[in-house]
Amino acid sequence: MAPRTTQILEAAARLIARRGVRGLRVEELAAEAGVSTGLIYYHFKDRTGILRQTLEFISDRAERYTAGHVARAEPLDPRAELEETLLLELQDTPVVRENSTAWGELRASAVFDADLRDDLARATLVWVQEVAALLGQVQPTAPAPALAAAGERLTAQLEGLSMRWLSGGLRIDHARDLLRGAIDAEVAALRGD
Amino acid sequence: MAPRTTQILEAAARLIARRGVRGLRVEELAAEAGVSTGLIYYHFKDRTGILRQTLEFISDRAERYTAGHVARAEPLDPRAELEETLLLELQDTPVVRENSTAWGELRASAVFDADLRDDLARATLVWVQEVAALLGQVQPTAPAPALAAAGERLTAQLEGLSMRWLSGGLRIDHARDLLRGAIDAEVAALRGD
DNA sequence: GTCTATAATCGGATAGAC
DNA sequence: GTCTATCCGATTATAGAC
Repeated sequence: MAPRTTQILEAAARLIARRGVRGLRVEELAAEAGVSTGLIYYHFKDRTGILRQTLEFISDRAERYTAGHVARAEPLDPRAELEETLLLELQDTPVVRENSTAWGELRASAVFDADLRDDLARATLVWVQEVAALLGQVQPTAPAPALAAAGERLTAQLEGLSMRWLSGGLRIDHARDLLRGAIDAEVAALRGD
Repeated sequence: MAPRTTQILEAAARLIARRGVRGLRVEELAAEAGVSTGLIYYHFKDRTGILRQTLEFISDRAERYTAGHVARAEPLDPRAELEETLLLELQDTPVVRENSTAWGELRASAVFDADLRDDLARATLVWVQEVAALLGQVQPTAPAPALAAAGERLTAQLEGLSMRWLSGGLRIDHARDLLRGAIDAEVAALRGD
């Protein structure tokens, strides 16, 4: 991909995280990317095209981000590794907030845009499987389908809590506590199986 | 509430579910409701006011159909009651789909629109407390804070699963199975406390 | 490829008649 | 209470120079 295109998409992702899909202004995007509006329209067909490519870009980047974390492979015990992986997404730092916000926008946009769904589903699957694998290290005797289901639940739980946090309904510390509680409950249920 | 207001709010809920909050145009709302744009502004302060009242309308309506199921002929045991209340929101029927879609949109919009947050938080709290109360009937010995936390988790879990369903990442039957599993895990954890 | 300047459109909001 | 007509600022999108 052309460097200019990437530069604009990165700026668009930042802006979507800050203002939302609805709040993205082409002129503001140009300023954020350090180019002119004319150039935006040279590289993209129209505003919808920008949006579509940016949302694809966000879901691609999410895959890389998750993969990078796995490759880091620190010698934590499985349970701590699981907890850290999930709690990583519930931190009030600029980068996490931006990623989570953009991800939420992507998820919400996909409800009305079928073209986005495949990418989103793929990125979600990678994430679910990573969590399921970590759960498998915590409870090696648990059957695979139970691990898969717990992975789906915990990631969906995290998305739900994240949205409440971002929409101002939950303070971050409380959201983290709640997520820890959910992990406890799921791990206990896998042990009970 | 004035019949005209209700008529407009019903149209707004339909439109939000169909096009998203982002796609709601006052002119289109007028057409959908069968009135003029001028009348919309007679009944509502501005576009945000429409959104805010639609949010209230949607959560009231959700309560109403929840309450409707409570008033069934044969009273269910608390556990079944809890499960049915939550699963009610995960059904592929027009009215539930419309409500869930609109709710998801408003949640996502609140991330960028502070004006929506208070109402959203209030509506969420009512819901969380209702679920906590049902949990309290299932596990009367559980301490109140544990019930509150479980209520917050289960409702956030449901929102997360609902978004995945609506964005095409999860089939409805599977989403329902996952939610049942989450209820099992939470109830078991409360028993263990 | 990139910019500046500007045309064209969109959409929220209001005025005023009935 | 309700409508028609319209205003006007905000944004998208294009033209044309470099």
